[in-house]
Amino acid sequence: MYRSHTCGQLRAEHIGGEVTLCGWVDTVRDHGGAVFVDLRDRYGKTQVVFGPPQGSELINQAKRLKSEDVVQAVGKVTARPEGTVNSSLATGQIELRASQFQLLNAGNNPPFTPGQDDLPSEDLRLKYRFLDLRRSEMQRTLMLRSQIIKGMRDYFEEHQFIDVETPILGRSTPEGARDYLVPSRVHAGKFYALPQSPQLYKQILMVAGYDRYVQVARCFRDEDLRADRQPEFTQLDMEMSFVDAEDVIGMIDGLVKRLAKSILGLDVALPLPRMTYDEAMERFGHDAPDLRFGMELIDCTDLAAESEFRIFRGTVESGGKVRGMNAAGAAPKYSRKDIDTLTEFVKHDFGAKGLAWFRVEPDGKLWSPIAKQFPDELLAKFAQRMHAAPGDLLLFVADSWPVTCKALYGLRKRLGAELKLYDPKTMHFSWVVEFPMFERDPEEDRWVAMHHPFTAPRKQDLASLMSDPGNCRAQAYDLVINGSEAGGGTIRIHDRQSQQDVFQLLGIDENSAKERFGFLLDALQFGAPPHGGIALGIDRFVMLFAGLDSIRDCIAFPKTQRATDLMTEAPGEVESKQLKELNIQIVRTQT
RNA sequence: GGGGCGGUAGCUCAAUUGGUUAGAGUACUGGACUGUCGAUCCAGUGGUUGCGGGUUCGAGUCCCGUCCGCCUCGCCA
Repeated sequence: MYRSHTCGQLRAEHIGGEVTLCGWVDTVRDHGGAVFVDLRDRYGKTQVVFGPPQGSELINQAKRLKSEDVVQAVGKVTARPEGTVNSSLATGQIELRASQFQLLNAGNNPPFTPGQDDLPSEDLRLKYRFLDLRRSEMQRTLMLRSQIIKGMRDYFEEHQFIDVETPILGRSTPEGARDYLVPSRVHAGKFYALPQSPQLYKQILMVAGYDRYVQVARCFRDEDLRADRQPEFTQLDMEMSFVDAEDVIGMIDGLVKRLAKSILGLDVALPLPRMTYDEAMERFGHDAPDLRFGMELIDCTDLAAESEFRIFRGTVESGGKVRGMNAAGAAPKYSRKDIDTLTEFVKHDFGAKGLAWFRVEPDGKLWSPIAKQFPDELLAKFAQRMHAAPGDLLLFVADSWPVTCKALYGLRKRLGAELKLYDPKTMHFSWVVEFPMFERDPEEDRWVAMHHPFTAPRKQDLASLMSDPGNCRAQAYDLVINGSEAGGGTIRIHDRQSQQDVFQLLGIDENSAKERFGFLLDALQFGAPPHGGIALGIDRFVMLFAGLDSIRDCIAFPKTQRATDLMTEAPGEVESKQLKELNIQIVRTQT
């Protein structure tokens, strides 16, 4: 045994004991006749003292210790002299009087040290991830992640779920995100695909009678990255038989309540609030609204129709919408120039044609460069509709329905943060339900599944599935935390005919349906129970529970925005022999 | 694929709107010091300003290209 205790363990009760500690040198304070070394491991820090009455040879060696050296120190636990107790350290009551120590390995002056006050740039942190992971903040996050996953596993085990592993090497499916492909050596020219989710396998498990399945599943999607998106990520994937949406939502409600309590000490009232997709789009312009603050979107299309203002009127006449929001009290905080910046933001980022705005004057009247083009009484109606009070800033976007949604969602998110409309520490959990079954892909002019092609419509929409797919709503539910989609699931189609209908709607003809999903259609034919489930994004869960802004800080070895690993330098080239075995030839395209 | 921000000493940053020999803190090296805990004090080393080209009497600063990191739109069933 290298050590008898950890560096976070020793307390006053250990005084007098002979112990051995191992750890990294955090700081060295050399006083000539005495040397103080803070020894660190993931449990904490302990001060090790080298000095009289011990021999000077020990001190001379201790003087040579440097940051990040790995050291084993043997000695007696002693009480710190009066006045030298360090109350900011858990072990601050005691110190280790070293009688001997051994340098297990040198730190060699690394590019940065875990204790330094200014965080190094992220590329450096990723390149030397082993140093970055020594930082206490990273260690706390990874421990939190471990606790969250354990909490999830315990919960589902208590509810009779069975953990079943599903394949990583599967087959590519036509719909959805871009697949990561793995070439087959045995079958020249053929490829496996890494799973975007274990969706079909878990449905098959339901058909097989494993009526409560759970898995911590790694998933892969070859799409562009974001602060909250990685090409490989981890889902808590679950599926249940003989359930409706209420049952699945109720099961996750219980999990959320328990995790909030055990991890954050929060009491969450159940059931979690819910709203439909249509309501979320109407009130917030987005399917994962941040409910930590108000500032909801307000539709003024009818009022805009009365105005002579060309942009408003024209938008209404061409079937668009005029919607706005009231940034209460924001007028003094936003200069003309600031508003120009917001205008550029909605134009550039969301394709809006512009941003109309009014300032509410002390007398309650609306002022704006465009106010002249509105009769006073119409302005009064706008003011009333927008619940305007002096000092408020009213912002309007006149555009197509989707553009007003996107632009005002972006604006609301931005202003919510800028105006500090919420405490970043608060947590808000809710559900968005009844998503559309399909949306129109304008490029290919066809229907695509909003969630996935195995989603069941609401019972009342079953009859109009083929005749009016655009208005069908799904038995779908997304868990939203602080404006982030933290998970999503559906009740699945469990009869073959409905599944074939949906495939047909999506333009998957009978032959290719049989070729790609024949096993599913078979399974649905031979005794499939009603079933449904959900997948929670574990990385995002950790990010939100830890109050972090980047998913990369919740993953031990994350990828950069260009999907590379700066430490291993993956992806890398392979030897031509490997390519030959796989029957693969690299085509170098010149630009 | 589009837009934006950034890259200067090992690290974190500064450098007067193009002007002398590119600075500071920290780390590092040497020295002093028996109670510090971000120890302190003294001295010192350390630079291809990401890379390539251009404009200019003169470029860290301006222009073009390129690489890398981050944010974002598109994309992400």
